[in-house]
Amino acid sequence: MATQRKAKPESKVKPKREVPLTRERALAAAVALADREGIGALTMRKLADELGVEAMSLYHHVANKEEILDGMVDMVFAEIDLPRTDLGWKAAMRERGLSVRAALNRHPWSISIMESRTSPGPATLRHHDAVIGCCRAAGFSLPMTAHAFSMMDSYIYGFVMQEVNLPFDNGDDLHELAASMEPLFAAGSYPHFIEFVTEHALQPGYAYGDEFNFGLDLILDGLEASARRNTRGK
Amino acid sequence: MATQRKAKPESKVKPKREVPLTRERALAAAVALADREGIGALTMRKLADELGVEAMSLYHHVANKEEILDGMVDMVFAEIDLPRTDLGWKAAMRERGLSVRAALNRHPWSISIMESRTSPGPATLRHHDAVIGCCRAAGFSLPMTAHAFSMMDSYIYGFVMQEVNLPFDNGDDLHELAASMEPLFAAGSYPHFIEFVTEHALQPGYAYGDEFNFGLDLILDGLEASARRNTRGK
DNA sequence: GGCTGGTACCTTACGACGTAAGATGAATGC
DNA sequence: GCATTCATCTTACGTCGTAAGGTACCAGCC
Repeated sequence: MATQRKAKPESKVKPKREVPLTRERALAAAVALADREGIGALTMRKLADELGVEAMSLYHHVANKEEILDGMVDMVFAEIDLPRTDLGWKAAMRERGLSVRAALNRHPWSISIMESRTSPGPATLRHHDAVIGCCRAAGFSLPMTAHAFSMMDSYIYGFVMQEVNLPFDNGDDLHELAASMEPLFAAGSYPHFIEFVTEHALQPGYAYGDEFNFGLDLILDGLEASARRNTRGK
Repeated sequence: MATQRKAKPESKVKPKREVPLTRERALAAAVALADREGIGALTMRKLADELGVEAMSLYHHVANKEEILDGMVDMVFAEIDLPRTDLGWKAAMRERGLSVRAALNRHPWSISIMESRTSPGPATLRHHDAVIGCCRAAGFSLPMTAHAFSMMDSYIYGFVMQEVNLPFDNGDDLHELAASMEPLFAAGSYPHFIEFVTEHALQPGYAYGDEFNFGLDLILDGLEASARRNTRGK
C-alpha cells in the first residue's frame, strides 16, 4: 500500500482524460488566454493549467512556444473574411480591410506578435492568395498588385498598431490622460500638439478609430486612379 | 592587512570609476546593444556588463527596464529630422517620411517596442508637435490634420513593420526562401500567391523597400486633393 | 584629524520563465 | 502475460527582472 498510485477510484481524479490534449485545443486555449489576460500572461505553465495539464505536456503537440505564437496568428487570419468575388475589387478590398481591422482589434495581442513571425500558416497564405487573386482579377499588373498589396496592409497594420496602443479605451480614461498632460500645458512647449489634443482629439465625439475609413478610402481611390493610368496610358 | 580593500594601487582595477554611470550612458549603451545583437539580447545583466557595472547598479539611474525601453524609443525619435519649414508641407512631409523610415530601419528593434510604449519622451513630443505644426501652417483644419497625421504614420509604421520583418536581407537569403517554398509549389495551392512571388517578388531587381515611395506619394497626393477640396469647397 | 550623512555601486536572493532529460502510467499488439 | 508505444508528469537548469540590504567613498562639519 506504500506506493499505490491510483488504485482507489477517488471520484474522478483522472478518468483517463476528459478530452484529449491536441494542438488545436492548445492553440484555441492560447488565443482565449491572450484575449482575456494579454499576451504577457501567456506562459507555458498558465496555458497548461487552463488545459488541466502540466507545462511539459504541451511539448508533445508543439515544438516550442514560437510554434504556438505562429499558430495563434494563423487563427486570427482564419477569422478574416476573404475578399468577395462578386464585387468589384475596390468594394471587396474595402470590406476586407474592415474585416482585417476588426479581427486584429478582437485580438489586440495579434499585431504585436505578427511582426516577429516569419513562417505563415495556411490561413495566412490562403488570405494573401485571395487578396492577390482579387487584384489580378481586376486586371492589375504584377507590379501594380505589389503596390496595392503593400500599401493596403502597411496602412491597416500601422493603423491597428497605433489604435490598440492608445492609452484610453473609453471616456473615463480620457480625463485621466488629460490630467496627466498638465505638466505639458504649464511648460508652454509643444504648442501645436497641445492645441491639437485639447481642441480636437479630446473633444467629445472624437474617436481615433473613426480615422480608419478616411485613410482606407483615400488609398483605394488613389490605387484606382493609379491602376487606370497604368492600363489606359499605354 | 586583513580587510584592506583597495589600499594597494594595483594599476587600475577600480580607480574610482573611469567614467560615471548615467542614465544617458545607459540608454546609449542599450541602443548600441540592441542594434548589435537584437532587442532580445538586451537584458539588464548584459547591459550592465557593457557598462562595466553590475545589473542592479542600473536601478540607481532608471526605475525599471520599461523606462529604458521608453528612453530608447525617444532616442530614435531624436534621430528623425524635423519637417523643414522652408518647403511646402508636401515636400516637408515627404522628407520627414523618408527620415522616419531611415531611423526605424537603422534600429530595427524600435518598431517592435514602439507599440507597447505609452509615455512619449521629449523628442517624440517635439517631433509630433513639429508635424502637426507643419500641417497647420499649410492651412489644414484640425480634422484634416488628424487625417493626415494618422494616415502618414499608420502607413510608415506599418510599412517598416513589414520591411524589418522580411525573412531575407540580401540575394542569398532569397534563394533559401525560394527553396523553402517548394512544398507550396508542389501542392498547387495558393496559385496567385505563387505566381506573385516567383514571377515578381523574387525576380532580380525587385526589392520590397522600393514600394515605400509609391505609397508615400500616393498618400501625399491624396491628402493634397482632400485638403484642397475642404478649403475650396466652402 | 575623526565623525556623519548621502550617493553610487555591489551582493545575495526570489519567484517566474522556456525547456532538456528522463520517469511513469495506460493503451495496444502479440 | 508481456513488450512496446505514446501521452503525460517530475525534476532540474540556466536566465530573466528586480527586491532588500550591504559596502566603499566623498563632502562637509567639528
